[in-house]
Amino acid sequence: MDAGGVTAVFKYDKVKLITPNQRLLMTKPDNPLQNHLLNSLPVTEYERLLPHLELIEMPLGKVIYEPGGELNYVYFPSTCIVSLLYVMENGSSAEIAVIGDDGIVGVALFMGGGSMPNRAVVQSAGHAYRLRGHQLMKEFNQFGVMLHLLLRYTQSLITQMAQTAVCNRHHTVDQQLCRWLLLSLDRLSSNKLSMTQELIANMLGVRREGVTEAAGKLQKAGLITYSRGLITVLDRPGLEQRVCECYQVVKTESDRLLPPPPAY
Amino acid sequence: MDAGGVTAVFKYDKVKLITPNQRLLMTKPDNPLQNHLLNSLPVTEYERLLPHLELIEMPLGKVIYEPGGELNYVYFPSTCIVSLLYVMENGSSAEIAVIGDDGIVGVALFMGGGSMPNRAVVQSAGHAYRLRGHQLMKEFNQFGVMLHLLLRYTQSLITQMAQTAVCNRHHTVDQQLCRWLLLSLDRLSSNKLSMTQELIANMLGVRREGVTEAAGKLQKAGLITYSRGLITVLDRPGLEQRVCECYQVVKTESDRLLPPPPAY
DNA sequence: ATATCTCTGTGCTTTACCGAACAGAGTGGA
DNA sequence: TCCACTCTGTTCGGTAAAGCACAGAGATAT
Repeated sequence: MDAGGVTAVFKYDKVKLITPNQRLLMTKPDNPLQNHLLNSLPVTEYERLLPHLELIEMPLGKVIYEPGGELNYVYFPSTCIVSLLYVMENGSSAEIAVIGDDGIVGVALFMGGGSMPNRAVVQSAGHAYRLRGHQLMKEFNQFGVMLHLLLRYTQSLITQMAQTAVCNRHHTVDQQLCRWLLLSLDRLSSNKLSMTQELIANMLGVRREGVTEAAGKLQKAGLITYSRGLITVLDRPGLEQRVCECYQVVKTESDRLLPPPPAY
Repeated sequence: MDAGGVTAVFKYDKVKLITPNQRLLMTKPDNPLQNHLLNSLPVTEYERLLPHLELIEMPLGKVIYEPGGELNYVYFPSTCIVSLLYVMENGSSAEIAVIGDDGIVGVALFMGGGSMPNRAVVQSAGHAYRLRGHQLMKEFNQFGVMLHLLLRYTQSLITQMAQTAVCNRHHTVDQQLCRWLLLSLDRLSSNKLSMTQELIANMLGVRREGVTEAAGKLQKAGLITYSRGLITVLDRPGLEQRVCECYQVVKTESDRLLPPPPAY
């Protein structure tokens, strides 16, 4: 299952001599090694991990893992977004958290459970760095920077889940759509999202028509344009004005827990 | 703030010679050292921690920590239940997770964040073991059993939060009340819950009247009796039949992650 | 160029829940 | 014993969202 989407393998000798400094100066397409967790590692740890990282393609809809499934690999998204979602017995679903270049897919591995009762699926196509589970654990068990980074990231993930629960309880579809757009936008570096309303509805756990209606309002207000699976955000501040407090809580907390890597 | 509720201090020399084996044979009122995490520790770790544990009273409504507040202490509930809940700007609230004798209050400490953007409040009065934060960290940083136990517990907490999000999205108040009752019951060893409908409403993030109605149905069905803040569960299987899948997901996962301590 | 499919937009009815207002029942204090 | 208070039960609109049905617009294939 995991071998499916591999298209390009990141060659070690190609980047071996690139220092973190140089990396930061590069643009994304030329050097896609853009994952905040990886970039936050000190050089020693970073270079220890590098030979084991594979850059792989993450096509839209690809299932990274299923409930209870084994975690042979973990993924560090760079240009893709991965959703954790729970699919109910009756088929309806709800998003629990979204993971982008700020995080890692597969926290259950180092948390000790090995699996989680939900599904991880690519919500926005792009690339990610794949690492064998046991390689991550080797690094984790050094009880060094990696451990602390991963735990802090997990805490920010916890905050996101908690806030999702709150938001699902108290806020309107309109507000939730804004939150969802902003969270997704933060994890891409673009103002465009390739996403049908149907898919968004699955994420938010609402009807597709509900998304149509909410998106229609945003469109009328001139905040976004929507066209057959492509959302363009025109007025981000406008979205931030309409969103519920949940977005800011999640954002503030993840900024606090995971400050940008030092520009050494 | 933390010093407020202290009524009894667990004296080290009183229990020094009690083996885990003996502990297990004792009944709760005589020996309230009943927290699964603590009991799952090997004797060495257990005895290392023991002198630093204080048994303190946890009165209903006591706030253990506020959003962003410092974690000077962590708490291992024994006979009390603690709710994590988020209080919104407009004053309404929603429960994120519930912690009983299966867990620890204050995971943010060892996860590295130091605080969380939500409140922890005693939902059902009882007792808990209090431990200074730095003592826990000392043990955590041994990178031994304690670390792995705490991380596994945190993962089960994550599952609970995720499922709360799902449940808030898709299930009726009736179902959520059943889930809430069962989760609470599992964390007490009694069929009685001391809890007003008003409080339950705050936890579930619904109106008090909604709880009245849902509880009324359960009462008519003969599953519970309700009287001025005291719920008695008469037919637990009946509740399990009405509850949504969320309860089983959380229960199964926490049983998987935290098997009962070996009966040595 | 035509047929087909996907995606988006709209219009119903029904339902669950909210908000507010109020009544009675049990409890505890003066 | 009476009063005040807390807790529970009930009622009556109002509203957000679900469920269902369908129409049109844009893409894709043959």
